Amino acid sequence: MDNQEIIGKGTWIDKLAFELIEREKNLGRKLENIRVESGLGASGVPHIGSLGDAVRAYGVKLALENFGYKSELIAYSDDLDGLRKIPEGFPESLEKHLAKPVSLIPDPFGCHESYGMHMSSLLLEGLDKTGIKYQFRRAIDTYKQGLLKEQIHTILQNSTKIGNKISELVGQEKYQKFLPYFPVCKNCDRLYTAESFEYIENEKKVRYKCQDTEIGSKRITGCGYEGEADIAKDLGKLAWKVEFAARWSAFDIRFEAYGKDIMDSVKVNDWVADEILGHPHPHHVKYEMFLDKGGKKISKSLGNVVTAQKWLEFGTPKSILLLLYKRITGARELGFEDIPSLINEYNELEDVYFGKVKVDNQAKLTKMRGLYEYVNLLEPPKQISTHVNYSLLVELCKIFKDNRIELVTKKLLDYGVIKISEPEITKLIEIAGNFADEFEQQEKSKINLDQISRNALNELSEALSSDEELEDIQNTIYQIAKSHNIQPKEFFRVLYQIILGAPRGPKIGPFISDIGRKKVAELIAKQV
RNA sequence: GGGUCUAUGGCGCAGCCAGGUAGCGCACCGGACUUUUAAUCCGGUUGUCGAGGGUCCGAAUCCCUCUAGACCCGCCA
Repeated sequence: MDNQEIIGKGTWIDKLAFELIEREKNLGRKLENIRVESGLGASGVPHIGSLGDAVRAYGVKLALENFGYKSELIAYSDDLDGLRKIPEGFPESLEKHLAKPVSLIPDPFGCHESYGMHMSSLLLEGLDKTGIKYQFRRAIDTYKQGLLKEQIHTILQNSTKIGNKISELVGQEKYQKFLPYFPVCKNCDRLYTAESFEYIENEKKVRYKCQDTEIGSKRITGCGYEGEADIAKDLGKLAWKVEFAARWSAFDIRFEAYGKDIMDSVKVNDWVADEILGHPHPHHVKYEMFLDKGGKKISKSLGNVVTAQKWLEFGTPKSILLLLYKRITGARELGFEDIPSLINEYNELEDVYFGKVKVDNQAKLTKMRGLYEYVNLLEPPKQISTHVNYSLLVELCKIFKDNRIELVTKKLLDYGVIKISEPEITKLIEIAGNFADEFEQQEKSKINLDQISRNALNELSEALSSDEELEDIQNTIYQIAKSHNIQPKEFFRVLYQIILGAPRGPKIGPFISDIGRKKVAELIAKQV
């Protein structure tokens, strides 16, 4: 390993960017502006995996820039795709829009110009909040402006060859029969139902017929319309098996990551780009899908969606970036419960970066520092920040529900974890609080009180609510238990049940004075 | 049928993609502290890294074969 040279900042991102440049040099292409692309689905609720595609592409862009090249990220919304399924929690009224391009469907929530823009915006919001910069492009504009018309023309001219190749490469025979182009039916606005069967080369028009088709298990009825569509002027789109290739060629894309679910599609597109369009396909990296904790693929319809929005309620933007940049290979089961360890891991990286923690292995040190820099989008802070263990915050937030920020801050000061209250810490307390509220298991066992306990509790309640200063609450509790002949252990347990709803808790004396003696007195009185 | 990933102490996982003394959390054991709950702190135990072969001075890590599980594709996008 000693003779191994470290590339860039030592992460997989650098390695990838390095390979990309080597490849481009071999191809002899110009490198004045290296475009990387990320496709944004616009038909379903965007989850963290969709975000990952763009975030990682942006990482590659940063690595390229770090190597001294100019680069930009194109975020391309597939908003001419047809709606295939109504996502969980969306109104049934969408039924009548099935198979229509998502950018032609009204936003069911009324906040965006279309269904497609609603979905895209959710993803873009995630990107904005994590600090990812991009150039936004939409399929509908791309097609309307005829940006792909040359490529579409070439593809349709070669449709027989392509159809055969698709069959050979991935076993799909559909395109031996139909053209890989879906017009939007002039009569009913539907995509997919309009099957095109003939290309009139000199007019650049496809002839199609709108007929019944099956999407998933659903049958979509076509309207029977038969007509022609101008590939440069009328609305329509290429089939996915060839569309990437057209885009890569038209936009001169040099890098695009992809999830393993569209591996076949990429295989075909690479061939089309290379052999039909004469644009060597972009450099790729394949990533695994995120799975939920049960090992199921994250699916919008199952409602186990981990969205950026939801994540940011509980975690920092950096925790998302760390998740996505720390590695790319490997299937990963993902859930919100990973947030605490990611936040702590970020702090560890920061300690290493600022030399607070020593790492002996030089390659590892470089890699960790590099990862830290990428998580900060190559603009790392100048100074180390105050670290508070996230799990500790969550525990404290479970305990303090009222005046949370104030009380938790006070505790942190007591513990000596922080020296002064900072806005960043306050923000952390907020999200840790959200986390605590959302995921606290209610292990509220029933509190069965016998008469002896009641008497003891009454005495305690009175003692706490009196204005007299109690010298030592801890001691008082102990004394009361003893005088009523109750096992202290048992008495403490009952008190924790009443105050926290849990069988255990922090040392109870200081805890009661933190919450407020009178408040605890009331709580106890209510129980008795 | 095609493809990808995963397999590491009792449990959950990191380390693998750029080979260099196997690590973390939980659990467990011991100690400290607290007037005897709890919490906290300190210390400790736990492994033929799924099996087999290969490369190498050296393999959890790279290569090949196998086993088991998961997922994706074989509709469509």
